[in-house]
Amino acid sequence: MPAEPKKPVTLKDVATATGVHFSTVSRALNPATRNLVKPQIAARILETARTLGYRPNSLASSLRTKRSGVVGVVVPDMASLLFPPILEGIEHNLLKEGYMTIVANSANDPQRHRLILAGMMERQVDGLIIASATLRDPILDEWLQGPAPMVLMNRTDEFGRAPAVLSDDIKGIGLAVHHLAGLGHRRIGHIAGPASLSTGAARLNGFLLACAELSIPEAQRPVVTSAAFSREEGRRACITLLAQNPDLTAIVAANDMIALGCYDVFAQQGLVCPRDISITGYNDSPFMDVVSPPLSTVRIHQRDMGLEASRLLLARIGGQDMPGDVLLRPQFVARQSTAAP
Amino acid sequence: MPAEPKKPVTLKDVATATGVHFSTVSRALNPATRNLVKPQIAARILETARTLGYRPNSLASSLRTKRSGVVGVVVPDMASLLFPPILEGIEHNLLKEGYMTIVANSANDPQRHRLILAGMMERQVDGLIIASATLRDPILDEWLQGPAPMVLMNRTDEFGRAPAVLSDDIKGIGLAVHHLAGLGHRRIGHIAGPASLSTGAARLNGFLLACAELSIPEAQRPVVTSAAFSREEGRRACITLLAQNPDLTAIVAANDMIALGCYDVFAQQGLVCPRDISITGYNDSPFMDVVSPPLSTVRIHQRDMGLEASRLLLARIGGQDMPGDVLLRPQFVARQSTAAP
DNA sequence: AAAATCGATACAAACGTTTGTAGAACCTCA
DNA sequence: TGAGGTTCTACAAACGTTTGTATCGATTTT
Repeated sequence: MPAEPKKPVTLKDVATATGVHFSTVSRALNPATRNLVKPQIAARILETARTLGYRPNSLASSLRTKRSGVVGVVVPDMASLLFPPILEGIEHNLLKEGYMTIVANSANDPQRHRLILAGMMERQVDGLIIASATLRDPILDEWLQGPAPMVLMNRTDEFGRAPAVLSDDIKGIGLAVHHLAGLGHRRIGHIAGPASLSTGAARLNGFLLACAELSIPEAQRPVVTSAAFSREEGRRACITLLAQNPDLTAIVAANDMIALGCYDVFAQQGLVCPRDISITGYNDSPFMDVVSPPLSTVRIHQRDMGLEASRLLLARIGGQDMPGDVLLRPQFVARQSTAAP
Repeated sequence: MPAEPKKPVTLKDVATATGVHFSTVSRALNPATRNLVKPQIAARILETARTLGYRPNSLASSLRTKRSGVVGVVVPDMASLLFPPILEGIEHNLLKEGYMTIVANSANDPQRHRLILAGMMERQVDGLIIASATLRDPILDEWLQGPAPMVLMNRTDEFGRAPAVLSDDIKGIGLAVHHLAGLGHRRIGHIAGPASLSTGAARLNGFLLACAELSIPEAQRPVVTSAAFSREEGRRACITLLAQNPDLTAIVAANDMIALGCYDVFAQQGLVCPRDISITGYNDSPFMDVVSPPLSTVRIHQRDMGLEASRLLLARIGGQDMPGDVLLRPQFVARQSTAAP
């Protein structure tokens, strides 16, 4: 019966209990150095360590080895539908390799962002995954030269100063626009995300590009920018867009939340989707298949994004410097929010 | 221009740069001990620390002080709709107090759960919030006597061995049953969650209790147990329930995911909700107002649960031992998935 | 038989802090 | 002037590891 003692058991405790020096215990307990100690003794050490309930103290070992076995992940909004599957993927990959994950929520607040990064660096994280970058992010500068490798996720910065794992937003929005055009739409509005975020900017570019390809005249592809990737701001932007362009037959929203905001406006203005107006989202967030009407959207494999980001980070921690970014292929999912005009 | 040096700056570095002993630097940098050093010198120290870009090493300080400033949070499913807002609340409260949060996903896998707890304890977390407890959880035993205070969240264990923050499930399900009864339903089925989880068990009890209060005969309140709180398992359970009780007019699902699984079955069997059958969920997960039909459900304030759990934990870390659990008051939200039979 | 080699273990330093204590300088006051 | 205080700073130990080096038998080599 291993009654847990008040004072934690240390290497020295199991050393004296076994009658050897504690450095020997250290080697015996570490599989990589176990061969340096006589098998007989090693066995005795393992045994007493077990009965004493020895637990290594990572702080001490990290202090010595300079590797904490912890990585930091910063997301802009932990409670959004987008990030949980991503986080799950990250945590899955990292735990497998023996790392644990500190998660923090920047809430798009620069001061908080700073605080978080400082806290993570003080805690000597071995690496960072940042999903909260803005296009021109002064906060990144402060740590790019730091000892912890960094990878960006979902959003990148203007100069690609760190490797990033991204959805191919330009292509993705293109899929949506072409889908709508294929249904016969020629008056398509875009509700863009904030221009300060790479996702907002890239999707806007993708929209304009696709419209150009399809020779949709400028007057028939109005754009309104939403102040945030949120349902509320999507609502506001949609009201503006519809007021200025009553003849629109379709809307390409920069993400699913904005699309849901549009749903609210449709309901309020008595517009039936897709009969009166079509709309597409972006991300294929969980449960977009069960909203009413089920949302046609651009799927990005969120868990894969997390897996990929953590894989990239682990590689960088291991010293392999990956050049360039990872672009995840998006995929259009047609549901019932789009129909012929 | 604070060019980041290759070797991190330590107390000693700023000490020699200022011409004082490094212990003096330590005191000067710590607001609590700054009064021990002459203001003039303290100012000089702060200044050189700033220009050198000094960053404290938490590992070293934690090793000495035995407080890591990190707490661990274990959830059963990070990607579910339920936990992200809870996590956000926890992280919010903890960061405010200077703690950072290690999050891990047990995926309901005992072995993984063990690994996670061991990893967190090795990293000397100051406390633990466990949302992944089962009713009889041997894993908890291993750490209950440990140095890190623990609070349970969402689920509790059979004996209440640690303080818990819970939704009042019995009352909550009661609200749903009474709502349905008020609409005239007298044949109400329950799809229960796993009996090994306190949420599954408590909600089943609440259901039976409420039916007893309303004198609904046993034959008219059938129960089927879902193997998990998931849409897929909810689907399976619903098929069974409907097959065995074709005359049911309402279903009380143990949570929203199970209810969504029922939606799938309804669609498949041509049942129109709420015309042919009513259904209630539990949790009021995000976006349950936008599914079709909008789901009537029992709301629990998820962020509050996180806030409360972290508050409780901080109190315990601070040495105040809270007796008893926190029961959050649930609230019924009537939407369009329920109507008179 | 002395020297060289080797395997196993003990010793000690280091990682970067915090904090108790010793000591030095200065002041106060009789 | 010198005893007794105050302030401030330096010294040193400790936290629990990892890891380079020294030591010490035992074995092998010449």
